[in-house]
Amino acid sequence: MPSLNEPRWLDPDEAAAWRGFVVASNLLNRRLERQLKEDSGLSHQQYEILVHLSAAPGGSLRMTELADKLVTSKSGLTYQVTQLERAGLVARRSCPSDVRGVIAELTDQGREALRQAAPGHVALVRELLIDVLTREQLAVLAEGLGTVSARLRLEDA
Amino acid sequence: MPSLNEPRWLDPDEAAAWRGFVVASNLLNRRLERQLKEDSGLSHQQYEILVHLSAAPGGSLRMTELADKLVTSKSGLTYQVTQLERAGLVARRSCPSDVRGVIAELTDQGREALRQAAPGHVALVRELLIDVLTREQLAVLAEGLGTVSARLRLEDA
DNA sequence: ACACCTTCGTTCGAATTTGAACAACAGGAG
DNA sequence: CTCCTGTTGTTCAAATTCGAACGAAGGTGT
Repeated sequence: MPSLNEPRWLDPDEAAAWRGFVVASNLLNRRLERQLKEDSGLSHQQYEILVHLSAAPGGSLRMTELADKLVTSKSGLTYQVTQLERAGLVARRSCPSDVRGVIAELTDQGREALRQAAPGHVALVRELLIDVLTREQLAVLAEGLGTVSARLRLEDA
Repeated sequence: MPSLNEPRWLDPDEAAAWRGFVVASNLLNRRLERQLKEDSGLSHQQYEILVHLSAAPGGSLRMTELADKLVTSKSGLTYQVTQLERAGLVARRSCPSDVRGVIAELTDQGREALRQAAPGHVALVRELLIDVLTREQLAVLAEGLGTVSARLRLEDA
């Protein structure tokens, strides 16, 4: 019988799920990174910044909100926004309601860059993940990982 | 009706699955990284190196095999193995059957480090992912992401 | 108005990652 | 044996990431 001090190791099914998650995540990131960089000169992170800004009202978000959505550190975001600003895809504005605040805003050029990069990216996500799975698998993935994410978000706060 | 030139965008369900995957992956990595570093002084990558070596016959693997299992670049592995070697957890040997080959081998100290780090890591993986999902969700995850990984592996070769 | 604690975004140094270039070797076709 | 092509692991410069420390400002209770 299992010792009370001994941790509960992962059984084969659990290990397969965990390993599958880690491996798929790494492989996907590598592949998408390569495609985006070659095809649009953008990193995945930069692409996601453009996506979130584009989806936000006014094409703009405060730095902290953006960092939350991206699941990245504040300093990491500062760096990437600076890069995008140099490239002319994003502009920094000051926040009216908070002197400390900085608002990142998508420029017209940024919108254009996103419009140009999106099709290839989405097509690859489809080819590598979405179209490989059945409708049921996708639903389970969405719900399960949604729960996982929600729990993790709570722990931060 | 949808244009033939227009890419097939992700519908809400598909987008939810994709976003859930990206967010959960990032949050999990962040959390595990923090726990491992604080608790054992190891990065997730270093921990995984120890795990794969430990699981291999003789506690040793060639650099390239290891890089494949880890889904990382060759140069990245060289760096990390050097770090682990300095820490005394891994040793480099030359490969008998191939003069170019380098074999990374787990030291006794490395085994001990893994034995000490594993329980906390596994417990957190359980708490954040495994125990949050049902048995069915885990099964779907394992099979679906297994397929995705397999496909991605093939593309590399 | 005052102190107190939190939040905001940036800066800094250290650690890590990557792809390209490289030298050395393996393996097979001729 | 001799080319020729592919592999192996490392080095290198460049890019990116993170956490801690920071100055500046918000917000609250008294």
